[in-house]
Amino acid sequence: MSEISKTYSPEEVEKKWYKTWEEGKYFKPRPGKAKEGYCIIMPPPNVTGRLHAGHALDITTQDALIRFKRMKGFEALWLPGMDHAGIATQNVVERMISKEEGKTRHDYGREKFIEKIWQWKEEYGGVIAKQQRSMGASPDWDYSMFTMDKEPNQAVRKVFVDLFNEGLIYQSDYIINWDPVLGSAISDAEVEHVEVNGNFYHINYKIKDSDEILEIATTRPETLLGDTAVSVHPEDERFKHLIGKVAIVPICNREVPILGDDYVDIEKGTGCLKVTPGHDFNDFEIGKRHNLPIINLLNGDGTLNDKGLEWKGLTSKEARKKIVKKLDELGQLKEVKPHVHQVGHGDRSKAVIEPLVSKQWFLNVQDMAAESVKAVEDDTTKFYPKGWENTYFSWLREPRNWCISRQLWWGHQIPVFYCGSCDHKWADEGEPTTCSKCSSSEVKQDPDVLDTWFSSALWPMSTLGWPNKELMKEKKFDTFFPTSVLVTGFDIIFFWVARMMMMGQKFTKMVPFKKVYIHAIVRDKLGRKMSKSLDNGIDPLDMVAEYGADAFRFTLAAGSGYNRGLNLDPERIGGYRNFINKIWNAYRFISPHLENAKSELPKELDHHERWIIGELNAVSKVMNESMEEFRYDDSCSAIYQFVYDKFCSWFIELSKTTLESENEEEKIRRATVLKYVFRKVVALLHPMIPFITEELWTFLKEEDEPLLIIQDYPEFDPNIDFSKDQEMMEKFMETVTAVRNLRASVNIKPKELVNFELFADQELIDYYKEQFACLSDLGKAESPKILKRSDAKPGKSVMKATTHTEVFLPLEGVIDLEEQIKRLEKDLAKTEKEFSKYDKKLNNQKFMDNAPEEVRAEVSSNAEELGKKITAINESLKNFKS
RNA sequence: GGUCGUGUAGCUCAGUGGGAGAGCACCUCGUUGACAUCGAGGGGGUCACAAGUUCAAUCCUUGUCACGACCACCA
Repeated sequence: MSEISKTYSPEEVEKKWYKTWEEGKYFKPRPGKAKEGYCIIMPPPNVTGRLHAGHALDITTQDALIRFKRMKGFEALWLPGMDHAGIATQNVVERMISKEEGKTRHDYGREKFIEKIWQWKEEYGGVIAKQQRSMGASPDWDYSMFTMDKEPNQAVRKVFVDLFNEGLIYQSDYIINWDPVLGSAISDAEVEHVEVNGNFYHINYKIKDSDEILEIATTRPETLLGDTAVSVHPEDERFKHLIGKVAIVPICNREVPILGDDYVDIEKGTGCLKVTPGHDFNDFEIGKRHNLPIINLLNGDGTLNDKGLEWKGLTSKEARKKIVKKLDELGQLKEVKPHVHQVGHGDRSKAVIEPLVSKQWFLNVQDMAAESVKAVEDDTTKFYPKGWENTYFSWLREPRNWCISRQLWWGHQIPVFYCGSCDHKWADEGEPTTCSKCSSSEVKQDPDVLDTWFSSALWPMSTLGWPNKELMKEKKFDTFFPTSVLVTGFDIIFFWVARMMMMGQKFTKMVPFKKVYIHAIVRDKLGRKMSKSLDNGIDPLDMVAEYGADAFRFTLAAGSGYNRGLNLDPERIGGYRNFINKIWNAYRFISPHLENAKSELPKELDHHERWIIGELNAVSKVMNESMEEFRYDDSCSAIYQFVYDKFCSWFIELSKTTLESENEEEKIRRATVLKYVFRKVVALLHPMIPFITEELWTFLKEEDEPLLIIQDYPEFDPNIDFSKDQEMMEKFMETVTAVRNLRASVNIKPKELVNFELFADQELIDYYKEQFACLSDLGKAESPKILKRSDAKPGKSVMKATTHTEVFLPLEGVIDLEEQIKRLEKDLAKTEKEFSKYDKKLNNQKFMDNAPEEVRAEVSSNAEELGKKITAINESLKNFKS
């Protein structure tokens, strides 16, 4: 088997297997022994997107799950897709035509522009789907869908029309978040509040027929042109006598009422509030309560309109300066105080959001939200980690109606139609050309498109064919819905998770997913967010090229559990690359012996074989349980330890003698066990590191066995009980370690043979004698002596005690006595400290009275064992010193 | 302002009402025998601080400090 290279080279292996899997349709769901569907809907990345570290984590966690379930015999479907990302995509194409042709979208016109976007999508979009393959993602690509495809569009129309007819979708003049850069309304969820250093402008408002003055503090003085009232708290002793009088708005000299309203906070600002219902959410509410007129000051691009007087055409930021100056000139600017406050910005455009009143489409989510809260409260849908429920609840318990219309071109156009001749307005799933009431052909569709998240909210349903009955059958809706788990980041719990829940429940009467696993956000090794400005981004494709996809995946999985952040350090990937290579080389060691191996595990096993089988069984249990709970960190550390420490460092080392012995029967049996365990190991590891395990499987599988990707996942066997072997093996390893420790302490070369002496109780003496060959081998000894504790200790020697065995290493040369005494004394002090902890407890009557029996038993047995160790060290020290 | 979370080894982070852990980094020794992407060893922590509950607290409770994320109507 000399053709196996000394180091594992991922590149060709990854290409080869991905091709084999994909072409062999191995990612297709196939009914298995679990007789149950298992489905994960992939959060669709933006069509403009490129693979980043967050996606890599997305892929790793979902792919590990789907591979795990596939091997467990579930009919497993991982459903991929792509999001049309309304604003982002429109921006990309607008920039392109501006750069290449010097044109705007208006030069194209709506229809042509949309065609242009589709062209762009075909040509450049969806690079990410190719990149996902390099991570080893195993979704069923045949299920792939784009949010602007015909099927999702049909779902969008159906849902819209139903909600419209039910009166839940309505059009209203309401105060909304206006993004002046996009020239569109956006939803509350899309507004980010950013801390900004601004000013408090204190402005004096005159009062009609009075010498009194009301001092008002505001951060947005330019909005005073839209003031239609001034308000104070009705109980405010300072001002309540003014309620009912008339204030005069500076500059425009509008006469407005002075109101009393509970909303006003006496402590805040000057305790006196200017009311601008057209441009402030709260003022809008106050305005409604008091029937105030609404004045709109702004154009769609954020500049002032006619109501802006001489400042018409300026942006609000520019106008602010000039108006403040004007106020100063008028002597009505009392003072300007620096003020730090939170200002809403568009999460896409980063522009300052201008609240304004506009006619938009809204979805009334009140009842739906209540249902979705209930589903999580009663665990129909469970969050992992559970804490994220709070985030979900906080959004849904006080929901605000969702502004769903956007003044963009790229997206699902709102299926509402207007008749030009009879004013009829209706929602329609089709493309009506005549009015449904008067049959006039003057029909126009609403120009707005829907919020991207509207179609995303239907994603688990629409990708599985809903609402088309035939398609649903074809796509096995009933098998896969409700889907098993949604894997995503916490940043889109409101945007996406909550809305899918609402829509899913509303239209299917079912939750769209049974579990929600919220994974960490990937950050750099210092815990900072990856960003272009910091240039600390980690490109997954680079990592795959440098370390291999498996190493990268294992690193991400090992860092994933219930944590919020995953700090990714490329050095760690290097560490796990070594682990991958270790597995490769473990196989290289085993491979020459495989031809002797039988395919069935023999009934009679020796001690070490029972031990490794017992350990394998234990790790299988951990793997199965932790994967079920999304504790990838536990899975990874368990299998890493098993492979590295137990299997490689001990079992393979112990096997070397056996495999080279003359005893054919033993050799065959050991080869069989090695093969058996290794087969299980690659299966256990496959969900995390699919490529190398599939490659190694070709050498380990029987001829008629299929690929590893659809092999059975190793299960825990409760009937296996090799605990006695495991217990003895622990002691064996401790003793060998003690020998190595002693050798190191006197600088004996690893190859040099020594003769150590072990002193123990009868049971261990028998055991050591049985393990004589292995002890000699791993301790590099000619013929170690195994003696009773009471037997005479060697004279010139170094020693180390464990709780069960005293290890002596007799030496002929010069011993640095001082150093050995120091070493023993240190060990003694440590052991005594530990002992005293237990001893104190045993002498504490209260402990003896109150602690449970098993705790007392453990403490006293620990004390006893440590006592033995202390006695042994003391004796030795006495000898050394004399 | 509200909510949630975090504080454990140099770094990144697990963990448990009863013996402080891992990986990486570091130090020493070694290595043409599966693996230099390796081996054998080693050093290193007042488990943020304080009080309380308990026979027993790193773990539970309360408070303090520090940090972070998210939410919240820009007076």
